[in-house]
Amino acid sequence: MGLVKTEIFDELQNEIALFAKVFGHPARVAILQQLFKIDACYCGDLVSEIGLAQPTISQHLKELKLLGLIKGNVEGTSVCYCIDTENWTKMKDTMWQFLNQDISKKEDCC
Amino acid sequence: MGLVKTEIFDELQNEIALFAKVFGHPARVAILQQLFKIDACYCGDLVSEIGLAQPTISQHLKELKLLGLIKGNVEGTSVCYCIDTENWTKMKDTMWQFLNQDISKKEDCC
DNA sequence: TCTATTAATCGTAATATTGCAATGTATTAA
DNA sequence: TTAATACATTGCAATATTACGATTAATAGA
Repeated sequence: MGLVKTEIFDELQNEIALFAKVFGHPARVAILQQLFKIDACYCGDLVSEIGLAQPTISQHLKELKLLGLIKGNVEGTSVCYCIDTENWTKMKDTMWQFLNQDISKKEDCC
Repeated sequence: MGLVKTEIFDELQNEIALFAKVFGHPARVAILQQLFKIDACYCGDLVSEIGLAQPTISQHLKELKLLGLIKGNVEGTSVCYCIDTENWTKMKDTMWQFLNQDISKKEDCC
């Protein structure tokens, strides 16, 4: 095993889990915070800002890019990364619907 | 390796990652949705609702409980689970601050 | 062209996660 | 007391993730 049974869950459940999983590592959280803080960010800046090796950062960037949350643009020998605002907003809506399920009518029943 | 370097990140980054990680599996998403949908939920109901074995569901419930997001109460031979509304609200605030970082002033720079 | 710079990719070791059969534990009912 | 029920725990196999050294690829400048 060690293999998620994706097929028994619906699309939304899998989508939420995929987004959440990418936020489930502090390095990726840190990368995203940095991309929000400064407008454009070079891969090398992230390597020195966060204390992980370059291949490791590169790998985390790849996962964020795969989900469409960031974009990368080659500028000479560097690569400039930034938030993909459109996709970020879509993701935010999905996650918010999950996080903000109506809690008001609930008592702590147990 | 295979070991997250927690110590190089700050408390907030690690906290966000921990919450996100628990949402990073569709079974846990499904469990939480179910707990929101019906007010009280017995472990056995979750096992039949979601299609995973009882020990597997039990394990996922344990992780949610460890983070304080759900509570479990023994009732006879059953255990009734529900959302811990207070902790859920706190978690929601933390995650929202991360998801809702100001995007308005950003152009897609790259 | 040659060299330096930057970042992606490959390969791999260490560790974590997922899922479940088997078993243990606690409670209820007979 | 015994049997049944509902869950938790244990142990383990399969797979995934994390991290990084070594290498490769692409571009810029001399």
